Amino acid sequence: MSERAVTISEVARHAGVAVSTVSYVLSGKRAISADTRRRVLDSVRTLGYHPNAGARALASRRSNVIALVLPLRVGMHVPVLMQFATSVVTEARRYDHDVLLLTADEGSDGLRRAAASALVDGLVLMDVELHDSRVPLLKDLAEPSVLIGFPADSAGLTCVDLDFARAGTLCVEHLAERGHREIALLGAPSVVYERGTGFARRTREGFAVAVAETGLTGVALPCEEDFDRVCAAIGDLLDARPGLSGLVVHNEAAVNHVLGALRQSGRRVPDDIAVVAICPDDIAERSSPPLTSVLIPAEEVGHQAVRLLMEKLEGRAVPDGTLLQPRLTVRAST
Amino acid sequence: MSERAVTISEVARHAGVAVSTVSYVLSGKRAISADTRRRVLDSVRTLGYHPNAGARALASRRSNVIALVLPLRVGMHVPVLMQFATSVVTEARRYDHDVLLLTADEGSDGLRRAAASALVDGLVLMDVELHDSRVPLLKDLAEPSVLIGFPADSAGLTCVDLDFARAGTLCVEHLAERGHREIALLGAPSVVYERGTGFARRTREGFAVAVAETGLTGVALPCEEDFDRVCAAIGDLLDARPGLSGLVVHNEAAVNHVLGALRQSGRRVPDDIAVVAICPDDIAERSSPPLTSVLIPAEEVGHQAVRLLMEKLEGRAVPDGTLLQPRLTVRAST
DNA sequence: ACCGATCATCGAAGCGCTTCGACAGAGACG
DNA sequence: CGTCTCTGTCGAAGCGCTTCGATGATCGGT
Repeated sequence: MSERAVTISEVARHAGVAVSTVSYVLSGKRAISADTRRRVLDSVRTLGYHPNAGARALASRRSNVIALVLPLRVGMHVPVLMQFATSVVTEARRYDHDVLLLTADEGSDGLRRAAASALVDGLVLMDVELHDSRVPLLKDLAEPSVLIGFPADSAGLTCVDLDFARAGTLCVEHLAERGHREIALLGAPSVVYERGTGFARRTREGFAVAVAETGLTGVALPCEEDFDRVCAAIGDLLDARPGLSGLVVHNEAAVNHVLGALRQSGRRVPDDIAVVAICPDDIAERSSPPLTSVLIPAEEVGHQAVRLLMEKLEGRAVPDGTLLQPRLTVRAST
Repeated sequence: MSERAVTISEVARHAGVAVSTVSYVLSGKRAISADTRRRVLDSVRTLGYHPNAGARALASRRSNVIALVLPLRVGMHVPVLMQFATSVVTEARRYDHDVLLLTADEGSDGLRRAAASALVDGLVLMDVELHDSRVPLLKDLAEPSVLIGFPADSAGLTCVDLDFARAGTLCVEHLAERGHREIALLGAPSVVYERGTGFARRTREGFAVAVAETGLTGVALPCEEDFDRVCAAIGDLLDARPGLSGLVVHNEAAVNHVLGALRQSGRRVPDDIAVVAICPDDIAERSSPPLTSVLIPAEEVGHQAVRLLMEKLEGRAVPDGTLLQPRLTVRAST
């Protein structure tokens, strides 16, 4: 156990300057002579000084902490969430900020508490639904926020997301180029659509539009995540549409079950049926065969969200909506 | 955007009492008459007062924030991590604390920074390795900490974990009871063993001890997480040990691939080969067939970790090591 | 040699809260 | 009726930092 923490006034005494001078050296907000700066920084290092976060927050009205609000419900694919979370933390550290973890089950109260107590300077919300109860609160809060995902009424909000509609379109176009005429989309579990989660619907819409434009035939179905129901769904689908030769899977948890079901039904991938997934690269690479996939750029989304939030914290204007372009990687499954 | 935040002195004025009285009402640290308390609480509600976190931390030397240090490396099964994380957040909120998210890739510096700046009152570290570089620092820090997992030298530290050795033993005993004589353990990817991660090794040891004690024959193998290598490993294993009839799988990411590989090789579960998994219930339930499994009680581990940390924050003594007992649920796979 | 800029530094006033010691008023007790 | 002990409340002193305005010192321009 170590003793009481070093304070700025001890640093000042040690360096033979005023407290305010130390502060200005550390913040860079006023010009300081090279000589003084060096002396102060030496003292900081010698004494092992770390500014007290509470005092800093109180005096500067900035906590240098942002809130990350994670959804923790069923039907979310957790590894992707985690990628978002880590990229948010990493990027926040680059801006000298820390991340406070809030879970969505505290609801709006949690957000209000964190914001009103000046615990955080800003908020990043993940997995925003089309009709999200937290959205009105957000508009009301003094603290800036960035949403990952788009609510129905995004006016006045800053939102970032992968362009899922485009992702759906890309998959269809890729299958069309490969000569497939009859295709299907296996999406999220139906509860996710019912909840009105934006990304699931937008993919489906992109799929539908592209199917129409390319003149293919295609159906979009929800997809549960246990092996037996995936098997059943695939069985029904293949029975109902014997001409089906292409599959788009937008469900990280189910994608391996889909491959298992196809194997079991004797269909070879890609010879009998081609599969494109919308999922992280590591899942696509670990499957057998490795899947042609559209990557969800979790890292970039997180980075962008933090970058936008920092801009807003500096008082700069930022675009309302940022859509990140998906990229399709061809692997062995198409 | 709302206006400046309400302060305690505005509440005091509104209620017609001194600032300190408001503080005592809110903290309960001194007796306050029922009448005064009511008036103050009314004012708090009317004005929408939220104490400023920075000011509170500065004056009380307590931030009411704990750090959660998450590993974010390969080979960790992320959904389990996430369960830990949410249970930590949930439980911390019960004690009126918030959670600051730190990633292990900032290393010891991150811990030191958060602790030295009084950003956090205490730390919860996840996925501690046998020889973890952060352990010495932790012993040196004034802030109390709790580890999830056991390092080699846990003297003076507070550690919580599932009793993985017992989990390994349970699986073996279950298979022995079912009459299996020749079994195998498929564990984590080999890189995890090389890193010296405790839980993987402890399971293997529990497995080995139980195999010896029950007089079975058994091998323990690492297990990679892509389908093709799982298939190959299973193929080799079945060739090498034709009498093998029981499998313990301690690898959440690979367990479905294992089932796929068995299906593909024509083995039926449980008729030809029985499978016990050490994994969360939801994975076990979604597999086909649903797996007999030993549950990792992520929620309880997180709760315990926070509870222990809170005890330490109050200055109370706590046990050095807490092992949570695993529970085996029988399903269709054995 | 003088004036106004410019630069580097200082001192002091808070930021909003907790907590300590002080102190009236009310009972209890002899 | 004086003294002692509680109770409930208050005022003020910080907690460690940022930031504003002030103050010398330095310097180029005239």
